[in-house]
Amino acid sequence: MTQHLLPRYQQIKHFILDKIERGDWPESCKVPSENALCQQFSVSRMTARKALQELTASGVLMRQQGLGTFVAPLRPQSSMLTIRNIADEIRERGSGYRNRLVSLTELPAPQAVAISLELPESARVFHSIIVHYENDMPLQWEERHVNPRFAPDYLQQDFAHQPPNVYLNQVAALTAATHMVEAILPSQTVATALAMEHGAPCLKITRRSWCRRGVVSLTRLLHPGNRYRLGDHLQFT
Amino acid sequence: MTQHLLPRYQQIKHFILDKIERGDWPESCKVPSENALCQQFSVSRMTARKALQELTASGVLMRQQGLGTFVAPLRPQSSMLTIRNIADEIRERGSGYRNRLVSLTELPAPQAVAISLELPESARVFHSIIVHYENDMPLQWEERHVNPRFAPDYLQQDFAHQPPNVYLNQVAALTAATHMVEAILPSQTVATALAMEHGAPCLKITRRSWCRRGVVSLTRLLHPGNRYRLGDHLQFT
DNA sequence: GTCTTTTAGTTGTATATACAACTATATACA
DNA sequence: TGTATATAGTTGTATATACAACTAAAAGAC
Repeated sequence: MTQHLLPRYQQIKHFILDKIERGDWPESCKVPSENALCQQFSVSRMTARKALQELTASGVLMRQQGLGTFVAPLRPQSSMLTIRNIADEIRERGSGYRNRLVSLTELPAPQAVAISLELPESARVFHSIIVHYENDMPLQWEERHVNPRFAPDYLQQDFAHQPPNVYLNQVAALTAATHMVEAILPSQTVATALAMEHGAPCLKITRRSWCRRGVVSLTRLLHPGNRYRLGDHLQFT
Repeated sequence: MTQHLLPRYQQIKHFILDKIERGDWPESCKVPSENALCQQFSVSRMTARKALQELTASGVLMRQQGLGTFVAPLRPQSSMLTIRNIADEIRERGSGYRNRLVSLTELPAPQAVAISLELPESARVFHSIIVHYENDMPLQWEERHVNPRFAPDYLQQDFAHQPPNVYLNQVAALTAATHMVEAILPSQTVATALAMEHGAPCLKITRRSWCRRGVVSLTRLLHPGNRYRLGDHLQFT
């Protein structure tokens, strides 16, 4: 009996996605040309081309005429809440950026954190608190719990010039994230650190970020309500 | 001299998009088959097919083998801040929904509103304020300025069972929207209407929504910070 | 050595063809 | 009438071919 087979262009797509998934073909890596895939898979050029085109349309690959096909950088599909480097964001506005490391330790995970990071209760996790400044005005309180499995050298990093998310993205490429946005009143500690007036509200973003093998970190971002807004653009088809 | 022409498959794409844009081919409308397009544009089937496939990949069309190609329903490309009907959202949670119409009038647009709606200053606009309840607990203060050009019968609507955005989407299909999220302290009026404790913060969403011909409405949504959160899921490719 | 031209390799566009897979309808048969 | 079958129309997959457009590097001219 003849077994059910995937179309050949689908097989080629899976072959390429598998290479990228395993890390064999990192970002910007050159992908075999149409003709190379023809020979390797014994298909016509149009079939190999279809695989490359569909992966390009879905944003996995990039192509340039005359040059070749390359692995595209990972990028969010949503326009909202892009995982951005706040240092870049501030510098793009032409403002000066600096940060202050408030705390960098290892501690047993509180119950809620352990659940979110999918770790056993009171497993040891890394914990950091950093305050980010725009022109000496505090703009963000970043409190982060990190799964040591994916970032074992977290405590040895220097976060003065490179915020944690840049480092984390290097050691464990982000594949997904969930966000929750709330309006809260800050604790006295946070209010002082962010130089907020008494009774002023905070915009709180809770982010849970994933790499392919699991939950990397749980982050709480607190911003002064009168100095920070979250923007978005929705495009309908 | 030979002028620069678009590729033929691009011309076919534009032809189809134009038909949809003008409303000639509404949602679920059948699109000419590959063979029909071949004859109409004097191209090979593969060329007509490429146009249909790209529009399918981008979500404009739907195809079913053996049946045909159809205009896909409009849908947001982003997973965040989907333009949802708050009535449905509340009912989906199994809670009871009702609303209270606070105000429904016509007034000269304040400067900021006129700019956002792209109208001359102090042009007359429609204005509504509605409070939405979940199980008799106020959850959202909706204040809306509407461009009369796109919704001339706005003042005659009954919003008791059908929130404004449903009506607006009927008379002027949404094509895009921008959002801004902030944390603020509510005015006394809003605080009372939302049954909030003194000094409690609000999550504020400002939405500017567009149809094809221009800006339809400007909306301010205020939620009690302790009873409302905004969720999102980001998927990377 | 420097500039220009050629060339090989790559992707982009387009045609022609063939058959497979699926859907709905029309037809033939019991 | 009801059921099975055939048929026309549609999209899906795949091949073979040709030429255009573009890139980078090699070859040639000065």
